[in-house]
Amino acid sequence: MDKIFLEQSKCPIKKTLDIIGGKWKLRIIFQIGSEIRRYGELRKLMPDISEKMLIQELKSLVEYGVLSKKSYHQIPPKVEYNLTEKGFKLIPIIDLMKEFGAEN
Amino acid sequence: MDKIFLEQSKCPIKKTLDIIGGKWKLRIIFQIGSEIRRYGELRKLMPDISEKMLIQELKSLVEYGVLSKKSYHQIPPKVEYNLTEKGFKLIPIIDLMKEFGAEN
DNA sequence: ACAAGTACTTACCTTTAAGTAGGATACCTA
DNA sequence: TAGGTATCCTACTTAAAGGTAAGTACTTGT
Repeated sequence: MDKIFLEQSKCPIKKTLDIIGGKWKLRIIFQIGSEIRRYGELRKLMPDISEKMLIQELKSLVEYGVLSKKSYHQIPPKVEYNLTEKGFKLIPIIDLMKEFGAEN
Repeated sequence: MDKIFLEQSKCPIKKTLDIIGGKWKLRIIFQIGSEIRRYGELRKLMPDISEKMLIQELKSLVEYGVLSKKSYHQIPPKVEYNLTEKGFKLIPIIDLMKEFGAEN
């Protein structure tokens, strides 16, 4: 982003915030990390998030290509989530934010 | 943050988001960068932000110790903002986000 | 009088994000 | 029947964030 009159529609920071903004997304990404996680696992790791929000945010992250979702055709349902290559690019951001939050 | 049952009140990512979350803060920090900026300067650099939001977010960032505000006792009013040492620690985060947004 | 400069405040409204509660699917077991 | 498994949806409500418009202060110039 050039600091001179760049329209907000072209701002890469805005673009990133569109993808990962909000209360829960970065924490979801962090909890998945390099693992393959199931829905119920995430629920246990993040007891404070509502079902509705977890599902909503997982879905959004899948749509943005940050997460990959693998569904198994079975009952009870089985779904697995993992970071895509694109998702992994967010890890350094998360690490820096974790560090900043721990120190400040 | 340990990935096991850490209360959200202790989550460093949450703590960082408390400080810099929202639509405008990171972009304000970016526009100030290593400079000393006046209110009116920021308005020109960020024509899309409302006066109310700019002032509100500047104030918040000052309260969180990310920005330093210097007021001159004069008319017309003159106020300058610059990043604190703490604020500078956010620059690598912003850079990474800029990069991510530009590529994705 | 009005306009310009600079930086802010306030009341109210609109939009967005998050939360609550109830419900759904299909199969199995007691 | 009830309860369990696992994942998800929907309607509605609440909370939070962002926006709009009008106003403030003081000085100087037209």
